[in-house]
Amino acid sequence: MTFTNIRRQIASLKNLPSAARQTQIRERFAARPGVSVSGLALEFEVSAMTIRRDLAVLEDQAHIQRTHGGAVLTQRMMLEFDYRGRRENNGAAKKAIAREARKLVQSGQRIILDTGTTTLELAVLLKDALNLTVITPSLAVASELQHAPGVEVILLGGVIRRGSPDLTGPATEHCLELFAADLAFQGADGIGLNGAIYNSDLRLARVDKIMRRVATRSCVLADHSKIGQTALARNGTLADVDFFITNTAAPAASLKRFARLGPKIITVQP
Amino acid sequence: MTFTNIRRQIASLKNLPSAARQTQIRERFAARPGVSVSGLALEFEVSAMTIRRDLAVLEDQAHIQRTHGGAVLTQRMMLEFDYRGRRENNGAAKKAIAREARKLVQSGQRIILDTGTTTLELAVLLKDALNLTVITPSLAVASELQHAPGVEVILLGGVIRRGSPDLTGPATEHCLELFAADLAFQGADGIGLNGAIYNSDLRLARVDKIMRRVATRSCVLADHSKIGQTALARNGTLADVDFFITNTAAPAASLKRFARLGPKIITVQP
DNA sequence: GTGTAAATGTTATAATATGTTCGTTTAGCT
DNA sequence: AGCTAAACGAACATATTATAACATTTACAC
Repeated sequence: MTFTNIRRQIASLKNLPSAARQTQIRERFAARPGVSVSGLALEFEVSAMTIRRDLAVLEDQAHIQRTHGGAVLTQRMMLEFDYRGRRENNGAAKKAIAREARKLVQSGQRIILDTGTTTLELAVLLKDALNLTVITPSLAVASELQHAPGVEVILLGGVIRRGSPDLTGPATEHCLELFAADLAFQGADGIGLNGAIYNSDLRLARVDKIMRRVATRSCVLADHSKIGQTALARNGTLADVDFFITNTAAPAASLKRFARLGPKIITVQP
Repeated sequence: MTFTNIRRQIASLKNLPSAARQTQIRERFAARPGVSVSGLALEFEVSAMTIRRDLAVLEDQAHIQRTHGGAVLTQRMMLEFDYRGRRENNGAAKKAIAREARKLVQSGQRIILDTGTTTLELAVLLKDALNLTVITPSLAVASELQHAPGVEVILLGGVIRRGSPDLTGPATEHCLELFAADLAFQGADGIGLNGAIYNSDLRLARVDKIMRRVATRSCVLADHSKIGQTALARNGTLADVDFFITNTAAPAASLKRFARLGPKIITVQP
């Protein structure tokens, strides 16, 4: 393919994968209150049927409402909380760890979900839970679960960290003290070789400590890359938690040492 | 290999090492909302399978999501709420009222912003405030002010009402008790002719009552259409507030009666 | 060179997306 | 209301893409 052809593709929005096309359709609503099937078909150079199917998908996600000849925005408010584009590593391991953590959750429980990418993956898996109460300082978790019919979301109060979709500070700590939960899930920015648990933010560390106190049992989720790392603030040790879930790439020697501290160690294949 | 050969290779995007190709792919997202496997395979002159493997790697470490035919960016996270029904009436009046309310706010203050469309307009005007602390149960207000450099946002905790972008419940009430503020701004769903203030939600009414208690002074914002309306829950009367801001379309007789209750009445031209 | 590991290509099969046709429904018009 | 042209959606046919398993090439150390 020549360079000119590539440029033309970029400009003409041709040959986009379907999900990208659907995103583009959504963005059309920013400028106009409604879109037309025929117009979009011309613009993306696909058949009208394809556009209809795209609109059906978007309607299913409750973003838009179909009309004859096109679609309009549903009356809804979209709140954007941007988050710093931290690069996520070991996405597959985190997903696997979250799947294992999901098994610890039972209907009717009240659970605490900490801030973090791994706990966010767990939130995704909890969407179909029944009669669950989720207490969280993370706007991302709240966002993920807000439409889950079987889940009541309680957002902890607190200061919104700039550039980060979560709440911290003394208010969060006080607010957390109001609750009692069956199970707390926490991430970590580092797990020392002696079992110390580290956060990169002092305020998060304080919150994590309280989480464990108000929850009957607690569970730390961390992929193998965290083991041996330290960070700014130590919020406790693995001796304080009931479960530690990591992936099998974690060094066996460390896991043995951790097990002696008390928590049940669970490893998953990434 | 000669330097010239290397240059030619780079220019044609052929024979790139995998990491370099993946970086190139990431840069494609700057220009396009999504990439296609087939397009990239042609462009880099590698097989589609290689591109798929590249995308799998990128999915693990960057913020992209694989789709059929390619991948899309997954950068933004948004909280979406069903926009609870009623289209906004008297938008101009609400904006004017908010402009007047803005004048009551001074640098360095801690203020409480209630849930509601009028208070949300006020939040928009507070974006350029300096050294301000805003305490609110409204996710919409928090979203609006999260990037304001001179404003610290404290979100009250609580249950996320399904389809409503705000927090209520006992947790919100407890959380609110932790604070003291200089000034509270509240909306209202109705103002009785005798000065009673009404909310359409019982839990919101309880929260509003506490807001006035923890704030030194309070201010009710309501356009003229609310006067003479009643709603489910009475949260107090205008005798409890310090300012009442409405638009000039409000009946003069009612305003006179309200003034006798104590609050300073401010009217604005819509 | 030779061995080894990583990267890439190939193939077969399953899954998904798209286009087309056609009978039915809808919106807009007189 | 009744008419008409457009739009819809179901069903099928076709084309594209994904995945896994295996074969091949490349890169690099020795």
